[in-house]
Amino acid sequence: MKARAAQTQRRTRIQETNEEKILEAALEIFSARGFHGATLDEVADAAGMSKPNLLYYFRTKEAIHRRLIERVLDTWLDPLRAFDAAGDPMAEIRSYIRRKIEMARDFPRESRLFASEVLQGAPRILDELKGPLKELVDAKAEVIRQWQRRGKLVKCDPYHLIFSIWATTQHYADFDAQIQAVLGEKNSGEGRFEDAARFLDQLFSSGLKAADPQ
Amino acid sequence: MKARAAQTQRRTRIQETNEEKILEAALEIFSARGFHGATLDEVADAAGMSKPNLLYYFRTKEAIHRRLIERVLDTWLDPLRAFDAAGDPMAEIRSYIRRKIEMARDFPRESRLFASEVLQGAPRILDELKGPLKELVDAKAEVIRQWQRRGKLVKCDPYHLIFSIWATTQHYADFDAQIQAVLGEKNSGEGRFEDAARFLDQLFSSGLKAADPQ
DNA sequence: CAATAATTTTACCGATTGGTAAAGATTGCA
DNA sequence: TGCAATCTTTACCAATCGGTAAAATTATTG
Repeated sequence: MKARAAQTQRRTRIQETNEEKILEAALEIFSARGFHGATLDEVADAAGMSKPNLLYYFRTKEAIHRRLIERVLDTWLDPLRAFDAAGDPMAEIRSYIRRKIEMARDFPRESRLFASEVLQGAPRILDELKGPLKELVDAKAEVIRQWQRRGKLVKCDPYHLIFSIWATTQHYADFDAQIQAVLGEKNSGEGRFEDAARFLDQLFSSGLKAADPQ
Repeated sequence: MKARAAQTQRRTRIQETNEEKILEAALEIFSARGFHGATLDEVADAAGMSKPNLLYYFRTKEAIHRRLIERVLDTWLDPLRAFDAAGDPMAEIRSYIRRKIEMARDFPRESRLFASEVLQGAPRILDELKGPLKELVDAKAEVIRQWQRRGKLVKCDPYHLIFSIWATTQHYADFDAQIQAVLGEKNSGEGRFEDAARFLDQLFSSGLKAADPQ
């Protein structure tokens, strides 16, 4: 017994709160500096503890990162899971876009952490992408195809439709520095997310409702 | 005289070819591992020279990165510069999208290098973004507004229109690992770029042609 | 062909970083 | 209360990394 921390089930309240503090700090640092750019000293400092103490809860830097990105990937896919075949296609899609924009606004660090990982070839989560993610997307693409077969949605590649929604929404978190630079200081509030939501709603609404021009 | 390498005008052919070899190698490594994740030993190795020899041509790691990203940012904006107020709005926009998709296909490393920098807050190029980039986008947004005022294009926020084009096209370079994981091995050729081009053309064509539903 | 300038190699170095050993402090519980 | 388990701190280390000094080599030029 006396198993090392984080191996057996969560035992003490100290463990739970300290692991949470570490993950919160690590999210802050990793998302801002990237995995390699972040140092454990920084993370430990942000978590309000010493580095050896941090390493008491997570044995390696990678272990922190792994736990962090697992959690992010999971919550990140919730909106897509909500995609309902029984619902109205345009309502489902518009609702999905709105949710994703809200997540970009409310959880930009999570988005950037994920983007940073994928950008470098997703070395630590490739299996997750090829497995659970692919299965979920395959299923939802089939839902979209059904809608299209029944004439309830304009025909188009369902995979690239999903990709375009991911791209346009996450862009506002991942490329925030560029967007704020271009829009200038006057737009420094959260207005850009409102404007983005309005624009994307318009683009996808009319873009997917209209008859296929091909 | 005897100025250090790369200070005065390009003198010898050796300098020119070696700097080119270094930049090519650095693009490969930096885009794959990020600035912090890349090491000078790796870059020097990929360039086929020793580290001190590499540092004879670029005094610091940052100097390499700076030169690299300056060049990328410049060529990256060429398609946007080609935006012509005199041309047909939809033709201009569709042509812009096609070019950007081609760049994502042909220059993914450049796209990723840029994305990696912006993702971390663009610490090394914020001035470039707030200056030249913003001015260019401002000018092109005004072109779009003119088209809209003359009834040649559906009304929408021109800035977010540009953002959505950047997002959807660069996504195919930056998130390639995810896209290939989702599409599976059968789609491992370059077909996904063709499919993406077709989808985006359809989305933006009908999405911008249709009457404003608001 | 000297001689001078440009390039490359060899041998290092100080700082940082992820991680460890082990003693000390605290907590939980019988 | 006392003891065992958990948690924290102090002191440290080996490896890596960006960068330098200076000698050795190659190219250029008068």
